[in-house]
Amino acid sequence: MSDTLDMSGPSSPEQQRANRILSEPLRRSLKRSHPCSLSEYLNNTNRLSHRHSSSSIGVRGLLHPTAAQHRPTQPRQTKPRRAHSSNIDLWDSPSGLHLAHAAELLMRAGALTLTPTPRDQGEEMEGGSGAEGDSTGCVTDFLPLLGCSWFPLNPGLFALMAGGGGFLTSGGGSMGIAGIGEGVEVLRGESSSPGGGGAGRRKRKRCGECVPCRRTGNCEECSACRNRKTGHQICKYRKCEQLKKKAATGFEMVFPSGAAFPWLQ
DNA sequence: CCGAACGTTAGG
DNA sequence: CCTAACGTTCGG
Repeated sequence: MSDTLDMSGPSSPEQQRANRILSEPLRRSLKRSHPCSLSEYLNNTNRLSHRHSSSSIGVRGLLHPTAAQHRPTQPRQTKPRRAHSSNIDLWDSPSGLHLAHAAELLMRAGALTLTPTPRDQGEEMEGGSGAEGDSTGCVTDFLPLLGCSWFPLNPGLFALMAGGGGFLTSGGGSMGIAGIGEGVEVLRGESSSPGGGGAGRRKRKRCGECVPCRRTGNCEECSACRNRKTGHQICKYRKCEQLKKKAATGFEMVFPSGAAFPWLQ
């Protein structure tokens, strides 16, 4: 009577399933961490700087993409099925697009001067390829690039870009910017416009760490499971907590001090 | 506002 | 090519 007490047991079949599912191993695909796109960015940037040895058109050309790059504000359909990978593609990446926009804004404001120095082209980013790793490394890796004379991005802009791509804030985003100014408004408007947000439409990935992500096997009973054929959705109990939140397209976080750019003060 | 359906992307 | 699943749209 008392020794085999089942501790009130799972109060519902759902909990039973949950317990069973939780004991299952993590899926292989989730164990593989999402590659840090910034490392790719750095590598690509090096390659770009070689290819576009004629300096200024490198960035300028990218800032004014071809018609194919400019996704029309049409609702749907006309979009090419798959964006083929190319060098220019990195500017269409979640972070890259913002980078391009940010750079253009700076150019318009006269803050960005495209004056590459021989040092920029000759100096390989050895440190970048060697020190890449976790997201923290990405930040430090990126600093040499920021420091180069033709791309005077400040940390604020960097965080601004990262917010759009989300690769810096994926862990819960403890840092962000609010009230940057007109520039941000422009960026926000373009990147989050429904249907037309190229970078914003890129799929996010499951964090692989939250409880739902760690589950394997579908419940086969929730609406998502039942409508798998038409719904194309993952089981409700496996839906990543991060993905449940709305994609971070804006920059809503504020520093505790309330300052938009603490580092500028 | 919520859920279903659909389009699309991404990995195998 | 196939499957899984995210993002967006639409209807209730």
